Amino acid sequence: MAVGLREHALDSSRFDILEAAATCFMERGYAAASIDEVARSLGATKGRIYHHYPSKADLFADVFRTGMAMNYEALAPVRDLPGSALARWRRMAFTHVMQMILTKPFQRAVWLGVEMHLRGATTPAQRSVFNALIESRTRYADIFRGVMLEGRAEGAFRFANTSIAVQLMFMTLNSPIFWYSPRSGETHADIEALAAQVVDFARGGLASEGTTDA
Amino acid sequence: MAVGLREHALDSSRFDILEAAATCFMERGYAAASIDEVARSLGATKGRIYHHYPSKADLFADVFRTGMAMNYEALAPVRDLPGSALARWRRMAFTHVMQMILTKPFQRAVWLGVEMHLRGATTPAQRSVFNALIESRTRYADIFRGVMLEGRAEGAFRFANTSIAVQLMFMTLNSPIFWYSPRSGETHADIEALAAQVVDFARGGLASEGTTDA
DNA sequence: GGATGAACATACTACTGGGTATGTTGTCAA
DNA sequence: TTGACAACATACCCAGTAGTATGTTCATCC
Repeated sequence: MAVGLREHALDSSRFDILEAAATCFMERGYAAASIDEVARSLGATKGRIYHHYPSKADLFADVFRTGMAMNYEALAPVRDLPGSALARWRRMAFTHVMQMILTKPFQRAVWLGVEMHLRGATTPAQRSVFNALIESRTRYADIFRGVMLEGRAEGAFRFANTSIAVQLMFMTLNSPIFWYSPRSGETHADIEALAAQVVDFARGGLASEGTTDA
Repeated sequence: MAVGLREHALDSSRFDILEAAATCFMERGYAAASIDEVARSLGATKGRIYHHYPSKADLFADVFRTGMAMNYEALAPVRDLPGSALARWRRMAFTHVMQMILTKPFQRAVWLGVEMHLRGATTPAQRSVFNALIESRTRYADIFRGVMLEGRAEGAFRFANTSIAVQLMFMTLNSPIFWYSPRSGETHADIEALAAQVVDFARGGLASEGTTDA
């Protein structure tokens, strides 16, 4: 999509594989998605994929990496704009949600990767590669964490436990990767309205005071 | 746990299988979890499982069904108590979150089942069984939907699109099945405090007005 | 224009895992 | 006591799949 992605998706053939793989991983999950199926969806055979990737795990890792690269690229233009912490958070959150919707297959792969890492479903050899990807994702989350803390200092947010708040916020912002599916005749404005409602929910969640009323 | 579950988990041997299966499905996902592994974690072999269940899909369906049965049972005592819609919603949501935490393996299986259904990863034969389970889960969600609409009429909630609001709320309330893990020395009060923060986040999300400020 | 290598396809191996067929053990009723 | 059946264990079959080894084609460069 942008030039920066060429760093990992050197040629278009590799990127076609990445897109097909992301879709298959999304539709079947990591274990059930087969290399043959990815190849079939490309009108090709395994040979093509194993020519570019040494293993299924490496292919998946590249999908993960590409997904995170897309997120960083999308966030870059908005993360250091001026304004209140709340205004900055809102722009970042909106950008993130739009990213979840527009690159859903890749983001589902990122989700799968985090899940796999949490349950330790990786071989020791792949562990180091995975750790770097997870760390990339953690740093991305920390960007939001910083703005959230500023927002709390400003009085815009009122969450108690920061780690839980980060979890809940990303759970909300990421949720379209599970329930969003494009409608026929849907305009870009429709998608933006949808993303806005998601952002509003997350904002209300972060701003909610504790249980003080009945 | 309660007598009502005996309807589906007739004897303790079956329930042991269910618990082991739920844990394996949680740790590996549906496809990667093997019947042999479930049996191994019980100190048994496949024979025991295939004596009670005709197929892997049927075993999974029973885990799903048991998880939903647990949810209905937990919700029953609190769903028709008096009070404002907000107060009733809060009790229901809190109960739900506690349920997610305390029966996590089963709830992860329910999540997996919904995901599999959404991407159509079921054979036509299993489809009818699955449809009944999904419908059970939809009716459960509709209980919450009703209280949410009452709460909006009362002015406690301000969400725009109801379906999206239900999605976002359940995403928040269910999220502990992904990030919660018991700490050593954790008390029941600790868990309740954690659940309370989740409920507060969801409440704030449902109460958040739209983007009217900068 | 021939060699070389990238970019695949084809054919094959090894292994895992769902499912089945059959054997074994304990229990309980007649 | 014995037959019958539940509750498993054991042994086996077979389809699917990750990975490999090798063949084929086409462009490019000397």
